[in-house]
Amino acid sequence: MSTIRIVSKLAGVSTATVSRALKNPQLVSPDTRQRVMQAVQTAGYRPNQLARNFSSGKAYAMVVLVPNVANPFFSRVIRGIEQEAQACGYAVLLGDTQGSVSREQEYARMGLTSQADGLIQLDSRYPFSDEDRELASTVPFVNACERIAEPAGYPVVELDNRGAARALTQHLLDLNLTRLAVITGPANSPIVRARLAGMQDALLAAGLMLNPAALAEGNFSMQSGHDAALQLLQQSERPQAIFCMNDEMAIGAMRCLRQQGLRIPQDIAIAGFDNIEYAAFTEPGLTTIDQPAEQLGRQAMRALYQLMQGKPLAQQHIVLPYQLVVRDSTAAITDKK
Amino acid sequence: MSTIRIVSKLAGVSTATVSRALKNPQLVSPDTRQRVMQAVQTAGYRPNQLARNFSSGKAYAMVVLVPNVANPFFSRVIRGIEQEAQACGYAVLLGDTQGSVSREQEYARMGLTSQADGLIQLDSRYPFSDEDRELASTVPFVNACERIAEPAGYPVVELDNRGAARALTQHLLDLNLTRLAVITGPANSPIVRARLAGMQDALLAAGLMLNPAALAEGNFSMQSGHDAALQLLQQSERPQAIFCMNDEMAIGAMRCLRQQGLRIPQDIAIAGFDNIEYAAFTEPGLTTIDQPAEQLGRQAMRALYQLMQGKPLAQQHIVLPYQLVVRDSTAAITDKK
DNA sequence: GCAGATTAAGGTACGGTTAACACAGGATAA
DNA sequence: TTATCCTGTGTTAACCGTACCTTAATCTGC
Repeated sequence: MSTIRIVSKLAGVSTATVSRALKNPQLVSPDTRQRVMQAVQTAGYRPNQLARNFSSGKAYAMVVLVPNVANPFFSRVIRGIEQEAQACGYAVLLGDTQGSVSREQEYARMGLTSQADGLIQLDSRYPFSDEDRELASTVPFVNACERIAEPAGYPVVELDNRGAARALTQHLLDLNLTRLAVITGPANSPIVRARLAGMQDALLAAGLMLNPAALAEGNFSMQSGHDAALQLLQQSERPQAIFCMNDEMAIGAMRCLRQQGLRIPQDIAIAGFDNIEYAAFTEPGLTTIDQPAEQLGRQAMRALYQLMQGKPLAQQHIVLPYQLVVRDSTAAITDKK
Repeated sequence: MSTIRIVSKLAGVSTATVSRALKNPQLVSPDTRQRVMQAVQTAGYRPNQLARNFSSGKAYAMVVLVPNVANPFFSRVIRGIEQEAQACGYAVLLGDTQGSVSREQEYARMGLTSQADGLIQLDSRYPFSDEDRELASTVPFVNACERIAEPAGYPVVELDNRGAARALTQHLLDLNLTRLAVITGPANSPIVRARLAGMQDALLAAGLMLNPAALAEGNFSMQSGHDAALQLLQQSERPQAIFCMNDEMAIGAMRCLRQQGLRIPQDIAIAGFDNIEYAAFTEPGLTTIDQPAEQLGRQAMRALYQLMQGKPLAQQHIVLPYQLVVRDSTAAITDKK
């Protein structure tokens, strides 16, 4: 590996001049620049990024903490982060926590050891450990998708979860579906609470209440959606529609309903949340809330970039708009049972 | 940020002793160790990883080149890589190339600038540029899932694609489905060629030939599967079964068939490849080839680790076993049209 | 009691790049 | 002519941890 010294010898200049010729060409004379470039060519020189990082004290890398890369929603967010990061000259260190606190801490530590300049968290862990607090006060940090608590106290980029759930619920009510059930994610998750609140908003406005028995808890996996649907069907009165808090649980629920011989949407309507790619390819197509996943990622990265530059954020809380996507899985129920 | 020097002052020892106390505790006396640890505590000292990396000339990071993180198969492979990497003490730099050569090169360059110690490539690009050649000869490199050419000339971890396609085709033939169609990926992809060869193996053994008109090219996306299926249905004789070279195209094809009023598998059978999570939740469940995606990732990372340690590889070509997963999307056709 | 071995700890060069500072020589203005 | 400024380039220190080389002290065995 050739170094800047070798190049400087070759070009008959000092190392500083080589450095300048490469990073601030306007500072050296055209003649010297030419010679340096020539020497760089001959030596096959590439500045050692490790040395640059060390010298500047920056890693030009940031960590993305995600519970599961294989989750199609998260992986889209990551794509957005990655694109923006590349544009900012930052590398993305993947931190798949697999829901484990110790793994999460191991990755978070990268922020404290200068291995990463910042951190985007996609899942929400609660409460903070002492080390987390140290981290949060030292290392630029942005939460995307899942605000951890309210008020957050740190930058958050998220969807208007409450509004989205309200709109989706309203859509169901507009179809005259009033006996609603819901498959939630983990009860302690803030987005679950926000979406539940949105749902209540719409129900209350219509003079309705959510039957506590019509609430089943899942964990955002397809299997859990399947199981939760089964549980809901055991109610004395079958719900007219099930609102699932993500598309995967909706897909699981659809599978369950089919296996029970129920037609969608004639017997029971289904709605999801996220608008993952598959939602357009289920049979019938899945009504859902479109989350601009890539956008979420981009915005989070842009905010983090600001912080890493030492600049203050214009707004601590960025809320992105949702969009209701109506497909065939929701419609007024045709034959009353 | 406190440094090793600050700690050494605090403990009244030299920096070397602090370093030893932390990395080789058995080399310092219990007494000194105690004092050093105390000082580390008080100072809140953490060794600067950037300095370590620089000093050792290693980044303790590797790049994963992937055409699209949001692809559920790749993201599972990445999960496997990530797990193994963490176990090896390596960080994973995400390189989503989005199919762009320039992005791929930008990430590959990380290997040449010591920002990464190695590289795993999940997609297959061809041919190599000069820079790639320099890279390949300098930076440890493993290809996973998609061998680029035959013989490879570099380490490859992959599934027995040919055998898997043969087994899946045999399964269809065993169901008395002889009029087969296939939806492939891009024709120049080596895995597509391998799978096609496996299909031919089974057909030839049964004294059959693949009708060239029964071959449609997709790009591994659901939409392309949908479109390809439409194209295949326009043949004079409707195929009895469609073998799709990944599950997503199969899902797209299923959607298409449904929209055409065809029943699966009664009118037409469908098979996929990969066994992504969704394959178990389609209606009907999708018959497919299970690729041990996480395993692929782990093995690739393990091989790369060997290379990064400067050790030779026991085998250049690691072939993982497939498994045929039969679900309801394939069955003997009941009513002949 | 002494040579030689062992253990504990200190001192410091090294790695590659760049920022800060220094300096020389030429141009400009008074 | 001289003071001032500018341009282009060189010199050097700093970034931080580690590994190597010493040194000092203690121990072992004869």
